[in-house]
Amino acid sequence: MSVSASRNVSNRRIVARTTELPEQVDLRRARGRILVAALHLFADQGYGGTSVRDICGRAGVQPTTMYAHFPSKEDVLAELLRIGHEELYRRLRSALLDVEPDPRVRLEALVRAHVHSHCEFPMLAVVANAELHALSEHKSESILAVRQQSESLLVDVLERGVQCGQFKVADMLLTLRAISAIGTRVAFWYGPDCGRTPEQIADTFAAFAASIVGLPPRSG
Amino acid sequence: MSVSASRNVSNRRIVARTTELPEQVDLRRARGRILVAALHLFADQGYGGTSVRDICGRAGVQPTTMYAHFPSKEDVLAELLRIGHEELYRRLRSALLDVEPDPRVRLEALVRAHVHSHCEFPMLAVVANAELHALSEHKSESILAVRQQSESLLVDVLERGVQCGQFKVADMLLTLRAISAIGTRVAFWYGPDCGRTPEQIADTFAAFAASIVGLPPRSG
DNA sequence: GTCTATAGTCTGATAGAC
DNA sequence: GTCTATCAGACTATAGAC
Repeated sequence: MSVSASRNVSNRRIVARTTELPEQVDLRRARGRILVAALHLFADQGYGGTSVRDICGRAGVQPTTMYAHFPSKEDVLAELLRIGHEELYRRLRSALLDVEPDPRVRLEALVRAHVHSHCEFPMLAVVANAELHALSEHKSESILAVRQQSESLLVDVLERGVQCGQFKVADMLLTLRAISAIGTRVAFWYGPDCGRTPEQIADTFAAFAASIVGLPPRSG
Repeated sequence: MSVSASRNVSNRRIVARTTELPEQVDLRRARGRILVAALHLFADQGYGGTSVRDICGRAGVQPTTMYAHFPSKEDVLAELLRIGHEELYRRLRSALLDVEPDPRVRLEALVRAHVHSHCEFPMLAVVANAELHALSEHKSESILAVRQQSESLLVDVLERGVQCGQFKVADMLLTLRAISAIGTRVAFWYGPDCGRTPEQIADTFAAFAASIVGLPPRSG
């Protein structure tokens, strides 16, 4: 597939249409339908651009039903952000448990898990990244803590690689920001029609991360 | 400066407070004050989270005055998006004109210009990247065309580097997405207190881009 | 160009029946 | 848990004076 054919020429900020939620959410029940509807609309239109009636209309319930499950519209967002951040952290940590303690292998595992998570749950990732600001400071505290934990996983791997003399990292913060950015943006442009499988993207971006920390390309 | 000390632990989606606009905007006139006020608020709260009263209150004018200068709130956003996208394109193209036609030099020049533009006008970049979806499809057409032009500058440099045998690019789209992502995200985390100058960030990220396309580190 | 005042609609959230 | 009906306030945008 050519480059231009798969470039996003719409003004939508997310390409994918996948609305699935990672946790066991019963779509036959009102709570689950509300969460999925809100996820879709927040990803598409933003929190401020989505009304309670929009959410309830899409979920097929009345506003009263939403308020029976969530104290406010803001709490619906908070729940989505919690699910999104915790799912990513769970996957990143799990990826590290699955592999040997070699820094290169661990770096690649983190990047691959990041990519796979964002390809599988793009809307959740977009909302997590683009709508956190809509939450009050108090309600965002616990979510920010999870984000910090996820970031620390990458920092730890980078620092270990430097200690071993395996990585060349001149600036830890900038290296962290660059590698995170590559993975984060996947959620915004990935779609089933982009011509690449999540596996291919994960492979490629893991190699990019390795090259950023000064590793030579893998043979083969 | 340590990594943790400069990591953003607030839920704000932009760290910087710089609201300057690149074009000659007269802040003594209502139109300019409205644009700057809207830029600040859209960056902070999003388009949907900002009311006309918010904008006018911050600009020190009445809503009627805003409607004398712009047909609607949406047109204020459209003007900011136009300014932001055109300024970035202007800088990217200008960066290419300033350097010799060597692919490595041109790739580094593009990344450096991207970084500098986002450090200088972070709010404009955040709004351009995060609020385009709030625009109607019709009004976003011309803006998307400018974005496509900017992207094409990078694609052309990458393709030239591959033709010369200087770059190793296995997947053009993924390389484009990765290098763009690194620069784009700068607008969200850069602040004067991050402990790095725009020059340092530009140097580092230009080197990352070079390593992504398979170039060896510059000597020295 | 800027103001006061307001139209008409939509907003988040709630009362109370079942 | 879900409904109908509705509150009080905020919303975008406009009318008309100066």
